[in-house]
Parts: sequence; C-alpha cells; structure tokens
Amino acid sequence: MDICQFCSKKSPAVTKLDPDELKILGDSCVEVAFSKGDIIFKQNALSSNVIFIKEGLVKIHVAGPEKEQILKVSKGPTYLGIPTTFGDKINHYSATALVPTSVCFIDINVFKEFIKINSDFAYEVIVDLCKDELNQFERCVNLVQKQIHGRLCGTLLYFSEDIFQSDFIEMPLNRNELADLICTSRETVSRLLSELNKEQIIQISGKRIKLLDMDKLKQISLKG
DNA sequence: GCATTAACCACAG
DNA sequence: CTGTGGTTAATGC
Repeated sequence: MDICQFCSKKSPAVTKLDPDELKILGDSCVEVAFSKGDIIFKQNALSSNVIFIKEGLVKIHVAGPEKEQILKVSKGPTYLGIPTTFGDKINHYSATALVPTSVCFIDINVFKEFIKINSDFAYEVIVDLCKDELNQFERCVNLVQKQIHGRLCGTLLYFSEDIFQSDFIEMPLNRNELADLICTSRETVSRLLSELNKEQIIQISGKRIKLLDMDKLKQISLKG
C-alpha cells in the first residue's frame, strides 16, 4: 500500500523519508476513524504504537490524584503518543477524540528503525518534541501564576488562534472539561464566561463563542 | 477588620 | 449539562 506516500498530511519527519521507507511505513501503519467522544488510547494500558493524528481534535488527559486533568488539546496533523510510547511501557495519559478524528497507528519498531537509519527523520521528531515541551512549560507557568480570568481568556485565545484560526469558536469542550483544562471549577467557568458575555468581550450561545474584543481578551490574558 | 478570589453546595431549568 | 446564588476559607491590604 502507498497510503503514506501520497498522504497530504505528512508530518515534517515523514517528509524526510525516501520512497522505500514510505512504503515500509505504509505497510506498518493502520488508519482508524474515531467519533466524537471515542477513546483513542487509555492511561495505564500497554502501548506499542506511535499515534499520529491525521485530522481532527483530541484531548490528552490524566486521572490526577484529586481529579481529572486535561493536559492539552491538540489538532491534527500532529504526533501525539511519542512520549507515552517511548517513555514507558504503559501510557501515562489518555487521548479522547473531541470531534470526528482520523488517526494513524504506527508500529513502534518501525518508528524506532527510522530514527536509527534516517537522521533527518530523527531530527524532525526531536524538534517536534522540543516545541511541545516549550509549550507545556509556558502553560505550566501560566496555570500556576495567573488568576482564572487570565487563564480562561488565554484559553479562548488559544482556541481562536491555534485551533480554529478564527474569532469564532465552536467550543468542543463542555464547561467541566474547560475547568479541567485550566484547573478551576465548572461553576467558575460558567460565571466568568457569562461575565465576559455581559461585558461584550465575547458573545456566547451554548457551545458557540464569538470573540468580540480581542484587545481586551489579550490584555486580560496577559495580566492574569 | 475589610475586600477579594475562588471553591463547594444546592437547586432550577 | 449549565447558570446562579449563598456560603466560606484563604489571602492581602
């Protein structure tokens, strides 16, 4: 099969593979379609695949000591399970589809082999992991040092800029999940959203959120 | 003290 | 699943 060779959603790493390697990847790769709410992989389960989100939106989450914690929301195309696949035998987090999502499961041994024989591939994988770690560091500082107004507005901006590339958000998380993402309670999320709505900074109708006053949002996001 | 922040509980759509 | 109101604990002038 040549499913990988002609795929338009190649990761930067995979663009460094030659046709033979692409064929090997294609032969070992399985593409699966998930619906909204489906679990792609589960915390504490054995993992033997690198996961690549070809298209869609996914939340990465862990069952923390106190409650559920959403680590991040990521949009395809992107790798997703590299740390959890290479870092340990079992998954340290779960991944759940937030919208219809198409996922490639890549055999870990094939992936390992590419890292060994193709340094450009390996380099791109490292770049990917580094970028992600930088993002997580930033998120960590924001979570710890910003107040809730800042965290929520920052999250709205993230969805607007990085996920939807639009000032209109079709929020895929409910209020509870939003709270789990920014470490607060669902009541607080509700309250703050209606406050922002009242102040004409955003416009809410259920899951649809329109960002009206970008400058205000950025300001609140910054000063926390 | 007094104000602010945000969590928890309860209850109603 | 959401939005609100009341209560309360912690923290900062």
